[in-house]
Amino acid sequence: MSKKTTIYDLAKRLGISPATVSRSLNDHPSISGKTKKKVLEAAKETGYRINKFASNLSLQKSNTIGVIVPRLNSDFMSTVLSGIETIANNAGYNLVISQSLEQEEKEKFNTKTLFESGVDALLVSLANETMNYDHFSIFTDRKIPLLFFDRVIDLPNCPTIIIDNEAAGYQATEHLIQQGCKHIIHVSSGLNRSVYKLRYAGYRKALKENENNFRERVIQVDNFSPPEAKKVIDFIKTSVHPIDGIFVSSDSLAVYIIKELRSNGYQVPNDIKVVGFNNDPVAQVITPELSTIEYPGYKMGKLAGQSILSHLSGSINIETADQIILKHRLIIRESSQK
Amino acid sequence: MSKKTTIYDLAKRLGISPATVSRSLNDHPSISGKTKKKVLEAAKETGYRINKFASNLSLQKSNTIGVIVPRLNSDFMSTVLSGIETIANNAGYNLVISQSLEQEEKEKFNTKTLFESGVDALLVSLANETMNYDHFSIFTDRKIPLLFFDRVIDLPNCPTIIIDNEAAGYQATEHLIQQGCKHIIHVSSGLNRSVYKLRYAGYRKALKENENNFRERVIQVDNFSPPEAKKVIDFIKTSVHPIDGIFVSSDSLAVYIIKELRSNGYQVPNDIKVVGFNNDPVAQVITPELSTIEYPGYKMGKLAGQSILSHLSGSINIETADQIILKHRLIIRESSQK
DNA sequence: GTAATTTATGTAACCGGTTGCGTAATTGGT
DNA sequence: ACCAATTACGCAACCGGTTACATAAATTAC
Repeated sequence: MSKKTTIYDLAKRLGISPATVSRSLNDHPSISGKTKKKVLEAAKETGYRINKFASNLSLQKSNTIGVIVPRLNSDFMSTVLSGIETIANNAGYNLVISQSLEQEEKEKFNTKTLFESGVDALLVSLANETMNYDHFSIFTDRKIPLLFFDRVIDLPNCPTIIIDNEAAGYQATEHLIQQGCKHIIHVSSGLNRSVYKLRYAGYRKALKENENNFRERVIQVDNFSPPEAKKVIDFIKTSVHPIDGIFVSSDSLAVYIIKELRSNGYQVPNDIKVVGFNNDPVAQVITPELSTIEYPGYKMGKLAGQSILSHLSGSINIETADQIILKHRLIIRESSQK
Repeated sequence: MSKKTTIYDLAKRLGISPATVSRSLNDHPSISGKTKKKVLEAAKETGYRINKFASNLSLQKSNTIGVIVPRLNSDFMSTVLSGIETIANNAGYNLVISQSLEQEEKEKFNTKTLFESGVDALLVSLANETMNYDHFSIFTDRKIPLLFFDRVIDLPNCPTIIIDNEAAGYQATEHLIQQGCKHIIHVSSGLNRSVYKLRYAGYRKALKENENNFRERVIQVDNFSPPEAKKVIDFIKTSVHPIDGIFVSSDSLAVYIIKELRSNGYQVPNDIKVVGFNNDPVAQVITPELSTIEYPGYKMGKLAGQSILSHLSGSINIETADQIILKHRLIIRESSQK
């Protein structure tokens, strides 16, 4: 009971070889039915448990998938993770999850750690800070499946799962324009990450196309925490042109901006219209309810999991890098309607 | 570059034994400085990486901690996980995270999987469904550290980390009473989990002590998702006594109840006062802002991590089961003030 | 009834580190 | 220069499965 039994114990007990025990436990075709039964019974009786350490060493695989995310405690990320976990768990894979906390150094460290711990594949959503991608070469060099989701970078043979951020940014801005906004600002963070850069590009495109002399203006925040809302309000208060529209790259920040606007005497949506991003739960809790871009986190997670699993099972040619673009959707609520 | 080098390769290359290489890499005291240097250099040159599979097998430890949570995508849980991850990662441990989705079967399966995958310790927050705890005996039998947090159960030698839910429930209810509420209901889920049972007990205690003939009434919901709010509203609308106070075991549900109340013509807090639980971000986003119990998730995660690490390092006597009770705090906001 | 197959099991090497024990090499003391 | 005490390193077993290959047993074929 307290002592662990090995296949050698079982072999001795049954007077057969460890190889036969191993094959029986793995339901190998060349073992007779009765022997298998005997082994299974003995295994049950003795409380035998496979030693994955030994199995992993022998098979050179861990049935484990590594994940690196910027942070665990964001509604979007935890939803994606939930999707990944569901798929992975169902397929018998464990998930080793670590967070980079937006730091390049931590991301590097985690990449190395996960590599050494022998994950069979790695899923990554990049840190804002990360500018160099060499740390992923230990995976790509050895053809270990590597996939990026949401915060992606284009590396050879690495699938990516994203939404069309540029189109989303365009639609959000276009919507504000159609609602009559003349001076729309964009609030974003870390423009070196493509997600944000593309939303910004979409914003600019929409402004350009609508031959107004709107001046584009990005307020870059350090992160999407509540205090950053103040920076936006400060800008608005001191702006020469009266700001009447805000496209924020994050719902969580958007709601704080709305609160801050209201406490500064601005009416939303009358004075200023706001569109967020993500469709976080808070979007439907704030008054007025927040217009936003629906971002299919759970689906993204499931697809990321499925994609990497099919790579692992070899049913997809690893050399064929693919890109999956999920549908997003502009959800119009009160915060942006005239 | 593409071929992995082993300590045997290094040994051959340097004309020394694998044992010396191993000891050098582990900075063993009985190896001379020059040899160590030689080995380290050769390791760098050849791009040597330790094979954790082999190391784990030999050492019978994985530097991995398993975690089972009801679900990943809840603000509270992901915050706890973030705390655990920070501590674990810092100490060189990986985190294998899985979710039970509130199902006893999945919890059992995950427990078994994590055991077999050789985690050095297990952290668990129980599923609502779970009624039987035998599946944890594989851990307790073999003295593998097992710790419960938040949704706990008292098992021999298993530390727990919680808050004083009864006191919190008491305070929340008492506060409502002091604000003049005469008919307070409690909204909760799965009363077989101690967290919820204790909050309920606190609620009852507060009612009893205030010698009114308040009748206690629990509305039990299946989960804390938005649709469940309707059940609560239905009860309130058909109640003989006019309900004027609600203590909800979850902020996320509380905000939907408030929204639903408002759209049914009730004024919060004038007609009905509401207190939630958790201090989720939504609590400050809803209008009126939600009074709630602050629940220190990040700290809970960090403590869970630290506690289990000290068990692993042996600095705490494993036989001494401890219980850590974190401080909670009633945060009074608009939703409950007269 | 014997050879040709097919089926069932055993042998032994391998996966790549780790470590107790023994020995050779170096240092130190006098 | 000689013996003792350190110090540095090698040998070999071990961790527990997995699997190619060999071999023995059971079937089938003629």
